Amino acid sequence: MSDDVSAAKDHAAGEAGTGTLGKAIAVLEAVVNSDGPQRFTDILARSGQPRGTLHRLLSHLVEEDLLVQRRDLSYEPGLRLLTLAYRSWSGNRFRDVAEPHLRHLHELTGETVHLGVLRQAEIVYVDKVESRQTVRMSSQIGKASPAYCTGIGKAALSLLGHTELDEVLARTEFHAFTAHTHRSAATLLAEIEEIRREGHAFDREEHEAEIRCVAAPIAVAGSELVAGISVTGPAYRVTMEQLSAWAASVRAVAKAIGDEAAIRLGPGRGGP
Amino acid sequence: MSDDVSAAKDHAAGEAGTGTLGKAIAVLEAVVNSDGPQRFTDILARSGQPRGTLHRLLSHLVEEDLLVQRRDLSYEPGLRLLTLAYRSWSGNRFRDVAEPHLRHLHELTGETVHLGVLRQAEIVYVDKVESRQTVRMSSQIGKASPAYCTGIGKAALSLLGHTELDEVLARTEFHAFTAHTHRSAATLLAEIEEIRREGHAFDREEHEAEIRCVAAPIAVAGSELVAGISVTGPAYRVTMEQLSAWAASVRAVAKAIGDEAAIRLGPGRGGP
DNA sequence: TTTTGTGTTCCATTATCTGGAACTTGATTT
DNA sequence: AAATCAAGTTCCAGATAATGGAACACAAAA
Repeated sequence: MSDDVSAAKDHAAGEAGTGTLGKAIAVLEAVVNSDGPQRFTDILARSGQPRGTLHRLLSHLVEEDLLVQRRDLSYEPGLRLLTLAYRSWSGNRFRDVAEPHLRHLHELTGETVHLGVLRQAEIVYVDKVESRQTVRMSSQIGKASPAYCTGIGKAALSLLGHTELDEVLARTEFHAFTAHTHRSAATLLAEIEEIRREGHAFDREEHEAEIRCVAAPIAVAGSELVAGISVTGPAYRVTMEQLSAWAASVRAVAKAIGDEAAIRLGPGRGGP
Repeated sequence: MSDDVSAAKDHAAGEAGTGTLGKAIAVLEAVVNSDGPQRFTDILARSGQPRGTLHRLLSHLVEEDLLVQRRDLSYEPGLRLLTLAYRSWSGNRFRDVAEPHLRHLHELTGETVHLGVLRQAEIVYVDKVESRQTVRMSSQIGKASPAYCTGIGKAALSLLGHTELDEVLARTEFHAFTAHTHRSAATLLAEIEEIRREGHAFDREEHEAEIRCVAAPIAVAGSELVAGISVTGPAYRVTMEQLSAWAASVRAVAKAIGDEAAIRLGPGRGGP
């Protein structure tokens, strides 16, 4: 499992995957990633599967309650997905190790703290401790954001070796979310160099306007898990100076999580 | 789709499901529902699949990143499940309609408010607005609890017709979580009668000791969706009198959600 | 009535899954 | 060192389930 070159294949939408299961999951994802209920024809176009095949695939997904068919025949995500995810989230040992540390960091800063894990070229948020002052939507746990424009993402990338980093960059499309988003690998690589030296990364409103954060990478000894934590706040309340002042604490907490995880997670994979 | 008698088959652990996909999901669920990383042999015993078959099934699940294989060869849930669930949660229109109402109810009571949807004989929590005073673990979104011993569950059951209710009861195993948990269908049915008259249900420390709630069912016109909301609090802080005082508000908010959902969700299924 | 658009069903073909058995690999014991 | 055991992996002929083009129903629009 040292060379996942071949395993790290495509997950792009509409692409068929591993035999039958892959096709089914690709269809499921197509429905889940749309915003409304999807009619048969919509999915037919999006998935590229032949009619007969798609129809059977959908019936199976409905039978498994991964999808639900409404009375108007359109398809929506079913509840089973949520239940599966809840179980896998609440049984996640890495998250469990990190949680008290996240709380501590939250106490210290008063702002929202995130825990994210690198997956391909994306950061998946795995836990979150809300800002006291926030009134906004709850948990974005499970949300995936591009690594190149998020604090945790860039911090995580700074841990990668040459080959792995190149692979990520090859998959990255530099979409300009804001005026400050990196537009090319060149500037990103320069910043990653700096992050390696400093031990922490900033998000200077690169993913969302008016949102900043400081992040630090988490390395778990004896595991190929790459993760990170961040302290996030709105630009009007959190200055860059403030973030810099927090950086040392963020680094310290990240290290503490990594150390504890190395012990408690055993020598397995330390998996997400 | 009026008679889901045949569709409402087994989801029990270890049971194979629909052809290939069903088997794969059954194996996935077996791993997800265990607490630690599972070795091949563990899963072999739990799933009842033959060695060769199971091995291929697991490889496929790993290739799809629904599972991850650690260095010590054991299997854990992969991140893809979390991402899929996030997307399906954040795109859930019913939840979206309900959210502001939940907030309102939370403002009113100061205690935790839940939104749950009935699925088979269980309530799946779909949203939650935290108590101001809580310091406990965040979102149990996606958690499934038995219907017969939760406020929302009993409220939801009170909306069902004879046949449907009987089906649920047939699937229900009356486990005594606390001293107050219903121990048989008889007492439960009696209470459901009362809930039908009153329009709201209580959880008198039936699922968890020291935890009480008031709940009201949500019916969405033109949809077979059955759901409910509740206000929950610790027994030391929330008396039964207090809950009774809140009941009218809970009913009102439930009605408001149902009405708005009927309009905004269209005549489809009003999906989960 | 004809036409167009959707969703569903059929069924011969074939690819994929099936699963018992043989084969590694590594640790533990004799 | 050899033997034993346990855990995981691979193999392959046979059975099964997936495939997908085409025909079919049904409704709404022309």
